[in-house]
Amino acid sequence: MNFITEATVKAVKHLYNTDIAAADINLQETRKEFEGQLTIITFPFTRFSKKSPEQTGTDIGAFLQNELAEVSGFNVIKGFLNISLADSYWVNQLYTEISSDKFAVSEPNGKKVMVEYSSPNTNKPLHLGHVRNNLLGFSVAEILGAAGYEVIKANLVNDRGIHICKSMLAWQKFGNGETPESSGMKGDHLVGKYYVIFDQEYKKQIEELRTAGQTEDDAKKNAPVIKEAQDMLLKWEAGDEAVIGLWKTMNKWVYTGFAETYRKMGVTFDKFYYESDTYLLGKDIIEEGLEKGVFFKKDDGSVWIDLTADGLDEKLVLRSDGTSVYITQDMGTAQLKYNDFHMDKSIYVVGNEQDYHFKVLFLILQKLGKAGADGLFHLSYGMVDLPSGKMKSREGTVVDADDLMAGMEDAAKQQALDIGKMEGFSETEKEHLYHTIGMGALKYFLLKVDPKKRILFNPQESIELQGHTGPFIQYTHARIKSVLNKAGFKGKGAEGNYTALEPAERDIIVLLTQFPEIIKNAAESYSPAIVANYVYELAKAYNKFYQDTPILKVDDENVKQFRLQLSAATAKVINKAMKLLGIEVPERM
RNA sequence: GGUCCCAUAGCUCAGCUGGAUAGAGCAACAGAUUUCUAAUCUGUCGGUCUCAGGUUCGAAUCCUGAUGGGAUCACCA
Repeated sequence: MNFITEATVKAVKHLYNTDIAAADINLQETRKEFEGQLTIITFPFTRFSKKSPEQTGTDIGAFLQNELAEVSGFNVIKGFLNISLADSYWVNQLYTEISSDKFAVSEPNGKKVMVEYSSPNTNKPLHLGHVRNNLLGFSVAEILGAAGYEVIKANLVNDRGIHICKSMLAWQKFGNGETPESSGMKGDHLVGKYYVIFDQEYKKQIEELRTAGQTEDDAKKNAPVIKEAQDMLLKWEAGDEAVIGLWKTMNKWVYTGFAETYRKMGVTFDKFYYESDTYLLGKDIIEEGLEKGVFFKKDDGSVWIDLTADGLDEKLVLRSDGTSVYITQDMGTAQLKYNDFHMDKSIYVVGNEQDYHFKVLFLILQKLGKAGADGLFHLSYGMVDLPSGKMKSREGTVVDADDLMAGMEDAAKQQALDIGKMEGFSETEKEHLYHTIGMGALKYFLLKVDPKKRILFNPQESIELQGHTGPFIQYTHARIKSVLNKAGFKGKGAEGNYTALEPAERDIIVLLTQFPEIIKNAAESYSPAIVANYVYELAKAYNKFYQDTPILKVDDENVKQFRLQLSAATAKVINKAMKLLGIEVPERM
């Protein structure tokens, strides 16, 4: 809508002899209850027009109508100048801009961005919280790609540490050689089972020690199983063959399980990092920081950074025994990633309980003057909680990712069978459709909400399939496809002479023209929710149009062709927008 | 205690860098199918935008403070 703002600048210059910047013009969509599609707010102009807002609007409106062929009319209400653009303009937009192959396709901007997400621990299966993380990360990566970035999707796997030793130890003690094959369990679930068993055993031993008179803290330290697990970790670090062998075996089980979950979820990665490779990194950066005076050493040999001037605390970056802490490792990994890809931006998709950690990490890297430090961003999202409280893997109070996805498919199946429109589908088509709809519902449910907000998930009230949901949008797409197929509509139709648009038609075109801007906004704010809410508006507008406007049943061939073109363009944008959310749209449902 | 995030209809959420009478979905109620897919559409009901100040022509939006909820402040990861 540049030409409107440009002409308005001209109008202000001509009428009031004042220079204003295009950015000073407040141009917005006209509210539905008024006539017009674009609105300019005239209050700010009254300062130099020295006239009432109404008169100012009228003056500018008249100028614009006179100046621009596209402007077919205007009205002024209070200080709002509502501009109507000619139907011919909107029809032309549909046939040229929107129907072009280049529509909403950004030129590569020459910039690289890494999106790190998922980042699972290999001691337990993925749960609902991970699902939000994965869907967010994948979608943000898609959106950045659509906005012109070269995107690297990275997964930093936390494959070592005390938590993995716990699973390993419990398996050794109580597993009796159980394997995914022998038990028929998915590998990650099998390993997760032993993580829970460890915790039960641990708790039992703590209880025993306490009844024997120890304090809770002592009991926690002295329980035999925790000592054994710590022992195992030391052996792992020393490269003990038996421990490493078990570790590799059990991790492999987990990876096979994860691969299956990722496939179902529809997320992918370009690059895997493993903490077993990176956990020793970062010590050279400690040296560097000491030399630069960013860090300081205390008498006991521990290394710190003082962030009190930045409103934070003093933070330990290296233990007195010279070993790394979490943040040391993360500094090293950041360096490693940058060396690998030299990306301009690096997005960490991690829950908001680590807000403080990333604030500190980024600040340190900036103070060290690290390349790429300015492009770091923590995409922080709220936890997914259950009505019963926080999810805890150890206690088994989690909504398992695999169970959840299977449950969604079941719900989709049940719904489809209730409606009873599955005839003409083969068995494999049916299965695929249930999966598409179930996942569509789940993904949309988690992505339509602003990432910052925490989600309260109630398993009893299953995720909706009607209303503001993924399936609603999928259904709209299927509907359009059905019409297009019946008409034998292929690609771009001949441009008709249709110039008397129905309001519903105009609304759709206006929405379609906004798509490129939506992608841009979503990319800048790393928010799939913007895309999700947009595509819902579009689907709603189309359904309204569909309900009371005949497409195939009109006699006038020009009108029919136009409506088919409009439908095809809508289907395309729905498809594309849903793809940015990682959601498939079916041809029929 | 310090810091950060959140608070909008009974429930789940939109509301972009301040703009018109604060919008959707669900739930409840009433309607629409001889018509291209009714997983749809239309209507009714539902609000002191947590509270109190401030900024200004104008505040759900920006600022300050309070209240409520969550997170975090380990020589854990």
